[in-house]
Amino acid sequence: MAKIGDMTTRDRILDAALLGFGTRGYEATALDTLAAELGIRKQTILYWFASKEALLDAVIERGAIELAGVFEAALASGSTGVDRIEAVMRAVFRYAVRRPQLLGLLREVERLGPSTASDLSERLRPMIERAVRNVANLMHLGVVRKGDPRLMLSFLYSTILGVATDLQAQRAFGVPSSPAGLRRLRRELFAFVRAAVVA
Amino acid sequence: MAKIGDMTTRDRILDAALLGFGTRGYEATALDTLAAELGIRKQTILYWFASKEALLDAVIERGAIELAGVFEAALASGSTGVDRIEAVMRAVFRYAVRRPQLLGLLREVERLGPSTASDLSERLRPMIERAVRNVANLMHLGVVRKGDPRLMLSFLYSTILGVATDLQAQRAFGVPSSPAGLRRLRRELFAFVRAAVVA
DNA sequence: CCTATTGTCTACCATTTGGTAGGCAGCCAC
DNA sequence: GTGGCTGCCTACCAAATGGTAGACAATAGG
Repeated sequence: MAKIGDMTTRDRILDAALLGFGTRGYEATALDTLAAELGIRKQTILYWFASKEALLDAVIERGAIELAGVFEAALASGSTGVDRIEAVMRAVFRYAVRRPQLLGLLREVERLGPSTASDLSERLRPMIERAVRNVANLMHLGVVRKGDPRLMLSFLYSTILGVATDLQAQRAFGVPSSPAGLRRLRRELFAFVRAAVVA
Repeated sequence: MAKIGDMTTRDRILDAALLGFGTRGYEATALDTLAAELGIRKQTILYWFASKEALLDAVIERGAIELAGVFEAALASGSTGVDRIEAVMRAVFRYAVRRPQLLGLLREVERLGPSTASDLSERLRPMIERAVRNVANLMHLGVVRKGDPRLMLSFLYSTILGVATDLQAQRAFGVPSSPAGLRRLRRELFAFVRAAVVA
């Protein structure tokens, strides 16, 4: 596995594919374009990944692992109650700012639907189920507004993913995001979410 | 303008294009596929619309007008305060349930970016500015939680668009949405939003 | 009845795209 | 050094895609 600039060709392809699929979309990203961006030939991509769909699967695979890691780390911080929810969102937000592509890919995969071989939602199910139990418990304790925990999580997911996607879109189209603006966005987003969630 | 089954060919094309672009995506929807779905030839589409992009523009144009109408009608109902916000969301929700494709298109256009000739966000700007002034006023009156009205609207937009997209995706992939489930979804969504918004 | 217009179709075309076949340089084990 | 393996490349290809050119039937107007 040759290294170029201290990074595997395979990983460089995965990075470019993540960016391309996440921002331009799967169908709109040609293997030739990806290769050109990397300064290699398309056939090199097809050497590392059997097909375009296999490449997508690999990108999703790596993304899922990375995202799961972010979640785990946030949960390990040991906060409780609503702070626990916020800790997770804070982690996701920080991650979204640093690597907006993955959130874009999440949305893209959502659109492509379950036809994708490596079904992302299936891979994330354990995480989701855990979160549902967590939220249900918080509702029971009277810390979180009562309701269907699954729906509440879905709303939280939509909100934060929407914001992240917006961020990514603006960035992709050249609108700069100043640190101050970002801080403000984060502050208001968390206030919004907290108000929506607390009992 | 010939009519087939009491509907213009042009309008039938627009409908099919809306559905296709909104669910499968712009690039992933071939003119041939669209034509096949309509039982016509691709050239008939190109007779009514100069190019694929012109077709997209027309779909957006019609969608923007329709959406603006929904907003206007909701605002004309004459409610005030937070109820006014909820009235708009209720109207959008009802619309999203009846025609989920348009919301899907909204997201798709968002992804395609401002490169699209007929810039949707530009066409909706008056509506947005009006909403911003409205929310700012409600904040000033102490009815709505204080903050940046633009950001709050952006969060609301993300949440409801996310939910609508989810709905559309599930429907597109065959998951039925029972009336009871929909009512529950609506109830909880509005509770969520209301909690997030009220001061 | 003729002519012009309208709406749709058949016949092509150039380009793009994902993918196959196979060559070739470098490196490593022996 | 030589045989095989690894990583990347050149040369193609078949299918799909957006689009052009132009034929043809129906309809409407005078």
